[in-house]
Order: sequence, then C-alpha cells, then structure tokens
Amino acid sequence: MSVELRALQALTLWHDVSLELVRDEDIDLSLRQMAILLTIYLDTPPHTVRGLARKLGVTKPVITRALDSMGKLDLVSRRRDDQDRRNVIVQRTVKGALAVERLGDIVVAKALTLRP
Amino acid sequence: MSVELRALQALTLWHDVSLELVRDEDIDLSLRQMAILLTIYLDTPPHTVRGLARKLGVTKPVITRALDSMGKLDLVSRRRDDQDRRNVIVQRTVKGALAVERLGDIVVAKALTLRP
DNA sequence: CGATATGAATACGGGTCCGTAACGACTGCC
DNA sequence: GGCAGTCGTTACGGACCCGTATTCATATCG
Repeated sequence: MSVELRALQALTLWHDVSLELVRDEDIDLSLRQMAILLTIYLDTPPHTVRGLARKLGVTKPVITRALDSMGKLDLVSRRRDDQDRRNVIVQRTVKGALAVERLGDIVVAKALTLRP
Repeated sequence: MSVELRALQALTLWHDVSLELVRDEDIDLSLRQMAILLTIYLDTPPHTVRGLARKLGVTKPVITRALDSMGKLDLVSRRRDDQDRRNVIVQRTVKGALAVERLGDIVVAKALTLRP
C-alpha cells in the first residue's frame, strides 16, 4: 500500500514536471538534451564528447549536435583540451547554471504539492 | 541549506530518470508524448483531443499526431463519442498501463537511491 | 619520420515533429 | 432545411534530430 502510494506520487511528480516543461516557453529541450545538460552540471568534470556519448548510450554526433544547439542558447560552451588537443572539454555557463537551477526549482515546487 | 539539498536531490532524480529513459530501448517517447500519456492515465476521464491540447498548451494537431504514434505502439486507443460524434474519446490500453507502471517503477527506483 | 589510432566534426539520407491553414464530419439553433 | 460553430484530421513547408560513414586534426608508437 505504501509502495502503491509511492509509485503514484512518483508518476504524478513526473507528470506535473513534464507538463510544466511542455507548457514553458523558455525551456524547450528534448529529453536527451536535458540529460546531457544535467550530466554536465551534476557530474564531476571534465566532460568530453566521447565521455558524454558513452554515458548516455548514444553516438558521438548526437552529442556534437546537442552541444551545437545548446551552445547557441549559451547553455554550455566548448574548449579545446590543451593537453590533448583532440579532446573537447565541455564547460558550464552562467546561463546554463541558471537554467538548471530553474529546473530544480520546478521539480521541488511540484514535489511539494504532492504531500498534503 | 536544507533547501539546497532538496534542489540538488530533485535535480539528481530528474537527471537519473532522464538518463535511464534515454538509454532505454523500449520507451522512446518525447517529453510531450510522455506528458500526454501520463495525463491520460493519471487525470480523470474522459479525455478529448481538444481537452488535452488545452491542458498541454499545444495545438490540436500535436495531440492528433501524438495519439497516432502512441496508438501505433498500442499505448492508447481512440473511440468516437456516441453522444456527440464530433468528439473523440481517448482510452487507455493494457500496454499503455504497463508502460506507465514501468515508468513509475523507474522513478521510484531512482528516488530510492537518493537517500543515503 | 611514417603508419596507425583516436577524438570530434561534418555530409548525407531518412525520419519525426512542429504550427498554420484548410478540410470534412457533425451539432444545434433559427 | 440551411447556416454558423465546433471537433478532429490532414496537407504543407520548415525545422530539428537520428545513425552511418567519412573527413580533419592531433597524438602515439614503431
């Protein structure tokens, strides 16, 4: 019974946040882009294209393109690794940090409405 | 400080579940499709195309196409409303219920790994 | 040095999704 | 019965994303 409740609450939370994100004009990222963005901001650096691809279970071009589009939005930035110039280091930005923070606020806000 | 922790936990949860969904072969739904699916299975029926469009803040064709693709996967089904044959009633399916249940399991499982 | 390997980016063909606009089916009111 | 209004679907053009294969730059090893 308590397990049933947990599952329903978890689903409701996921639903509420998804709905909020779909409605939101500002944040329009695909699930993959969001996973990439959060990995960059939550996991310990450094992050490379190949490393992200492995972690996400997708091909490298997917990461490259996601970084392209998120880079246009100034959510992430790229820099060559000086020690091995084949590598690209993915870096955080102020705008990206704010977006992640905002996402966290949404999740927290929706989570708080669950417990009556 | 406790608020910081909550936000970080919420973000980590969202990240972990997103990552799991991206990696998962079976579930490949966009955020919008997921929001539609969960609305159908969590909110009280009946659900119409127009009603879903209003709730999601998107246009009707978005709902129609999402129902098309999710219908092909047998996650939802459609039926004409006999009382007003202009309406289409969106119905749940066994496979859809299982998919939603599975998503709930994923969220719960990831949530449980947060509390040390 | 040259050969090989590695990392990222790009080219390509195909698929999906979007919003606007138009369309067909249906209802209800005059 | 006809006409305006509603609901869902479809047509269209554009944007985005995918995976495979290729290319370019760099590193490493013989």
